[in-house]
Amino acid sequence: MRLSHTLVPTLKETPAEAQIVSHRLMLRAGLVRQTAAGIYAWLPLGWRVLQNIEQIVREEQDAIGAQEMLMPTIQPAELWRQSGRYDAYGPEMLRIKDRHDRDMLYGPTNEEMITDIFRQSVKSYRELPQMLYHIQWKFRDEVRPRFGVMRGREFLMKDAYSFDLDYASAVVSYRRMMLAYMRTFHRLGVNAIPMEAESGPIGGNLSHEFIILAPTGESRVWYDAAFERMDYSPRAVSHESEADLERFFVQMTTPYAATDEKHDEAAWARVADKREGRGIEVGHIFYFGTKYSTPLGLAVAGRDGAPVTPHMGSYGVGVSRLVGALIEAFHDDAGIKWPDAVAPFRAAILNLKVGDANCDRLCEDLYAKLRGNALYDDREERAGVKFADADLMGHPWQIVVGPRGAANGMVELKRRMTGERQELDIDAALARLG
RNA sequence: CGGGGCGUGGCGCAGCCUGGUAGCGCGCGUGUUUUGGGUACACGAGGCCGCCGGUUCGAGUCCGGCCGCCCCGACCA
Repeated sequence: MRLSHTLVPTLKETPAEAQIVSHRLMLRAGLVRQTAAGIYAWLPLGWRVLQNIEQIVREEQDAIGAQEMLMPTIQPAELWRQSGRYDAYGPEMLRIKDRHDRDMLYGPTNEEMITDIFRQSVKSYRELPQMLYHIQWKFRDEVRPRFGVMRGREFLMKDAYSFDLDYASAVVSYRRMMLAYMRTFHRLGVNAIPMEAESGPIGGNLSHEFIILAPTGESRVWYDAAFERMDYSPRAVSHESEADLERFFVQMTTPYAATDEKHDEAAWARVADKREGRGIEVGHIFYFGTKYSTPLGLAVAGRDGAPVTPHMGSYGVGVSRLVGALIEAFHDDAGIKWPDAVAPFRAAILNLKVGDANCDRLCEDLYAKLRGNALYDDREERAGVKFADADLMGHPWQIVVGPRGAANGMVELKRRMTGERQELDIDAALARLG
């Protein structure tokens, strides 16, 4: 895209409402605009990041055999009355009425709905296990939205649901999903650590939350450095091997890891290689047995023909929250430092002198060769403005094209994450970008 | 939901106490200037002063009500 005709309203000053760094930078870099408390519009740059994250999440779900689908945002209250959660959920649930005065709601999650859909068509044990997911907007009417998209009321979430014949099988599904999560966060460029968690309002007793490390994270975390050395690539762990999954699960849950609430000084004292930091919860997985299948009447015929109530689990990733969380993890005083995997553009081309024949020619050449992967700053702005905006937007690479170098076909390549720069000719620069 | 704060051009703010022609910086437009880290100067455009009502000759300013947003706490992907 050419920046001169792209809606990327960068701000020199921080809007008063933004407090934490990711929120400030998302506003300043022109990623989002707030529409109401906890509700945001995603502008072109932010939307690209969100989609990149979503795609990585999707690919790792697909990789373990989960099936993608899409459930609606609006749900009938009736379903929630069957599970008993219509009354239990409280004012966090946004309740609305349609024109026929029927009670509806904007879904905060989809256990009831998926269970209902599943029970309508799955009738035999032969069809289990199954894992389904969707990536959909949710709404939770938080009393106090804050931290920008990290604690919004409307948010994009990947939620998956597993259906198994019995507990043993459900545990395998659970572990498989944990594996997908570790791979997902690894691809996003962050360290994520699974920590045993309270099961919360969704219920159940096998539950982990995934904390990514960020210096400005909301809670303190203590963990064993063993987590930094683990390999859960497909080569090391097969999602189809129960033995692999068990070994993986033990590996992930044995070393010490805890947030404030569960930190245990005695156990911590026995950890040899200690790591402390701060973290942000970006995912949560639960096994909850027949909590929904029983009240909603989900049952399949077992081998002997008698009905069996499937065991379920649900697995969430806060996709929109991750945008904020990643910025918390990757930024400096000048702005965002996107990890390569999620950056809105791989590179920014900074034309320091629009109108200069050499600069224009070189930039156009680069822009064409990088296809859709570059944001071309073709604005008639001063160099300083372009540098500042590029740093703020956080493109992994900046290709600086100025009249001095351009005359000799040279450009300066800057790596945002490390700050390192080098003078290269066009081909070398492109090669470096990969 | 308890406690606190704030709503004034796009952004950041002053003006309100003590009513009397709506200001500043940034940004935006034009021109000159500058030309590798947010250049300088000049001119210019842009405002239901959150909304409704009241007091007053006169309300951004005083009074009442409402709405919105932010922060701390309790709660959460």
